[in-house]
Amino acid sequence: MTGKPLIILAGPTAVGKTALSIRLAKAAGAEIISADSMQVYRHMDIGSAKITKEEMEGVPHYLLDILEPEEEFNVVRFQKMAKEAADRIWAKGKIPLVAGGTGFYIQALLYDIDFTENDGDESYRKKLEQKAGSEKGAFELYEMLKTADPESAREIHPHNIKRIIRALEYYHQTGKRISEHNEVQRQKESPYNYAYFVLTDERSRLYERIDRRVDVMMERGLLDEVRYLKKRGVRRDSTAMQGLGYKELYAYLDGEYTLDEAVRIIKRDTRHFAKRQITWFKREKDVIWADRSVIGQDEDTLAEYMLKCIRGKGII
RNA sequence: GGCGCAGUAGCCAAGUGGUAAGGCGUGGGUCUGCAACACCCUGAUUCACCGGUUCAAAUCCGGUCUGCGCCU
Repeated sequence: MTGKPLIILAGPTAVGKTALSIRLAKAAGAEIISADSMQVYRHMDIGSAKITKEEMEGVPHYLLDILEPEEEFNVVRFQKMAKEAADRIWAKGKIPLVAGGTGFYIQALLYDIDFTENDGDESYRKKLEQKAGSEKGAFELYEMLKTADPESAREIHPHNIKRIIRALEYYHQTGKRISEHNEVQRQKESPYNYAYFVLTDERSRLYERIDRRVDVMMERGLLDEVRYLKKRGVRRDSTAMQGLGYKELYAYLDGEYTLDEAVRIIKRDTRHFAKRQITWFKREKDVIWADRSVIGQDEDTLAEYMLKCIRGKGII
């Protein structure tokens, strides 16, 4: 493998990526780029399990606390910002360590997926979204896709309105089919010399950690954090309020759940989320699995194992 | 000991004569500009057990067992 060096530390929520990332960064002379769709936001510390200043132990972090909760965030922004951060890190003679659980973002960066064919005009999407809300809307959108891009129609489930809209939007803006575009992007090789680690653990242990962590978040005042965001006027349909813990507590504040019910749902949905993350990483090629129940729960052992892999690949 | 009620998948549960809804949990999966999103798939040859009635029973009848409540 050629290209600039890059280390990735991914894994499901609550496996312990944060603590390990610091050890690894110190040992490998790396600086950390967060690949997390929620930790980019300021004022969302407890619910996103954001690392604290002290926990950083002096290791520089990028893409943390850089947006206000009202701002939009998506893969494209992530990709651009992450690339800039990586350039700065390489310029310092250090190695970027991408740490986080958002598989899609990591993929976008690692394979340098091309998203540029968008003119930024959202009016067409808005129109489609409105149509989706109507009686037969979803069905009609799917029919539109069938004629515009039959290949995508075959790949996307008729119920998956978000994906249908994106495919339609892509066709509308570029005149090309997103299925073809995706096919091309899929062939891409990563331009980097990388080591892609996925930290996991036994399922039952992971689920216990999740349940416990939600309780801790509540004790630390997650509810106040959400209350603040609500008072500040952050909209419920904003990107930031899609975050686990945030959307449920927001619903509680709107009187839709009891507090116990909200907490129960946060735990449940976080477990589901962890499972989905694992599914994602399983598809990703060239990942190095680091299962805590096999290699060891101890962070030094894990860091050592990873370091060995990194050296083996000639990254450092 | 007597009377009453209940017994359906890991859990909750619908179904009271016509060939086992649904929810939760679990597991698996899709994903290329909202991704902590959105979406899909996933269990009972069987309804506590035994026998009977009937063309046909989870559903009706009898008995047994278990749980709960009340009575003595």
